[in-house]
Amino acid sequence: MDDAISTPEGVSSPASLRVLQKRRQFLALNRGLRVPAGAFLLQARDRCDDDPVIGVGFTCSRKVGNAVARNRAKRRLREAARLVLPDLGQAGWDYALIGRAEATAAREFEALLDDLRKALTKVHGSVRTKGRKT
RNA sequence: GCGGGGGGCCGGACGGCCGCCUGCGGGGGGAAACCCUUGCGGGAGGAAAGUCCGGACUCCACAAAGCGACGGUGCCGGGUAACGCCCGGGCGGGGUAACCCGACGGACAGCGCCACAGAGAACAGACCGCCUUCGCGACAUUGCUCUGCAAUGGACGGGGGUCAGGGUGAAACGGUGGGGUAAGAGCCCACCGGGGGGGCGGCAACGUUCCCCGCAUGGCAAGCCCCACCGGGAGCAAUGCCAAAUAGGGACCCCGCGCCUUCGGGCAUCGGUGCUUUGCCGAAGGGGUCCGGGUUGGCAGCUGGAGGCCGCGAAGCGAUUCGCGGUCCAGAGGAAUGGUCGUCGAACCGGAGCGAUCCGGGGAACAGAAUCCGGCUUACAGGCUCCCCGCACAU
RNA sequence: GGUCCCGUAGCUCAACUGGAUAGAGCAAUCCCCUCCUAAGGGAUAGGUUGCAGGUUCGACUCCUGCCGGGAUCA
Repeated sequence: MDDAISTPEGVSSPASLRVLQKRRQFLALNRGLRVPAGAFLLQARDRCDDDPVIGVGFTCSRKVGNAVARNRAKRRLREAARLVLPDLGQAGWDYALIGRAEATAAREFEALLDDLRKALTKVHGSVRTKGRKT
């Protein structure tokens, strides 16, 4: 409870995650940033509201494969987001991880985590300094 | 031992840590909504798939009879909630056999089609050939009474008989053998095949037997069609409720509503199911109330059901049914089963060995519930188990 | 998730009631014309008719099962 009050400012302190479920949330993300992250694609966008939670969604289209391949790709992305986003994600932002055909399921899990970390620093390294300082 | 056929079952296992979805409960905060925390339980498949059939369920439509249209099924009997599924039987085909396969009603109800080739293709036909006859009688042979005559054969042309043979074709109007004939032909006979009728067995499909008929009447119905049987339409994104938002349409109520009226009703017009008949309902102008197109969110439907699974008993050849006991086993809604580590591990690869096997590597097929059931079909690494058939060897 | 529709040369379309060589335009290749290119003319090649079975003498066409693509419904 003490954490919940003290976190909204910090970038690296743990924040709560929430899964995106509505179509309009994904449509909004399509207008945000889009960064390739090795085995997948990362979309990120500042929600511009007062809620400090981090939103995260997962997309795997039919290009990824059949239902088994799509589910497997989403599970690995979900696990990666669970491990990385509370530390490196920024409060008040939404993220979407988009699976790719062969790579998302085949990549080593540690490499998958690195992909996500690099992509996040790429997003916030450029945008945050510009947006927040002025 | 080798090869083959049929049925049933499994389809990676165990554990640690960190997570996800969901049911029930405890504790704390809060007026409540809700939030935080914590305990116990459950959490993908044999196909969850394709959406090809059949239902449950929901909404819409619905007066009855007759006729018609459309779609489906198609040997017979049984099972089932139902089926195009399953079981048993029949018939046909394949296999030495176990066993497997089959859209398997009707082509004397009718219409249509059968290209090319071929003489002829649907109550067919005469090309070659065979036989016969006629004409001119070339020509050949033989005989004689020898410039010739006669007999036989016969090129060529015409008429007739014939469908056995050749050839064409997917298919040529029963097949084989014999008799018969001018040559032939069910022309006649035997057997096979076919048709009709009777008897017997069977619920039936059908089988069997006797008698009669020499027996002209293809193939296609997954062409139209006929016969028998079945079927109202749509689908959980159905449907119901709540909230936000509001047009040109819709619903309900009141008055009025063609003519006559004894106020019960009668007679008209128009519209309403594919058509007809009978019947029923609605409509004509004005006012009021409510809903509403498109977009978006929440709740219900939502998992307890012709239930599944396990065990026992009974009926039946079997599908299946009946009885008893136990048990409950996913319920999401951008959609839950994952990540990682350890032990064991099939296929496969390399090496050693005559071999059983051993050592090292390797790391698990097809595939993910979306309202729920019964089937079918399709995909599938590998494994377990039961029964049966053939061959070889031994006893 | 449900429902419906469509697959023919590289592309856009034909092919009768099932009847034999699956045809046309554009594109492609080669040649002619031109100083060169375009246009024009001539010739050529290109097809398991989405795949696999079945019915039929014969299938692009009829039937069944798969595969791929598209549309639509709250």
